[in-house]
Amino acid sequence: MKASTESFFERVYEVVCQIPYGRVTSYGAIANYLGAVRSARIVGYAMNGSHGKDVPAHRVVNRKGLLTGKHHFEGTNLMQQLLEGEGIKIVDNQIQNLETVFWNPSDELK
DNA sequence: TTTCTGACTCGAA
DNA sequence: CTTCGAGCCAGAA
Repeated sequence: MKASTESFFERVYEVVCQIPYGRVTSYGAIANYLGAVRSARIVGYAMNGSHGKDVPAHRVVNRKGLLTGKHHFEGTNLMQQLLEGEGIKIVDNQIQNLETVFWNPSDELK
């Protein structure tokens, strides 16, 4: 396993791929897990390159549970439908019961 | 090479 | 209460 050899993106992809079904996480949570709480933007930017990969970017939202990146998905509510398909309630592009479906990598993966 | 932007977050006024 | 600014890293022009 290469660690420092891989880019910041690869680490983000791994964490996102480890998100369990019916759960979501935030960019900051991933960044925090990677040790860069201030690099939350990079996580979001990394998702921009997640297209064509097995990275469930639809499970990643901002810390408010708002689907900020839904505009990057096909259609206008694809991201919402994907999350709803996992049992996650979304209203006005915002995840409901965020505390319930929130998945913290730093707490689960450690 | 430099400069800018970005699917973010936090702190301060 | 709301609004604004700064910081982080990486890729593209």
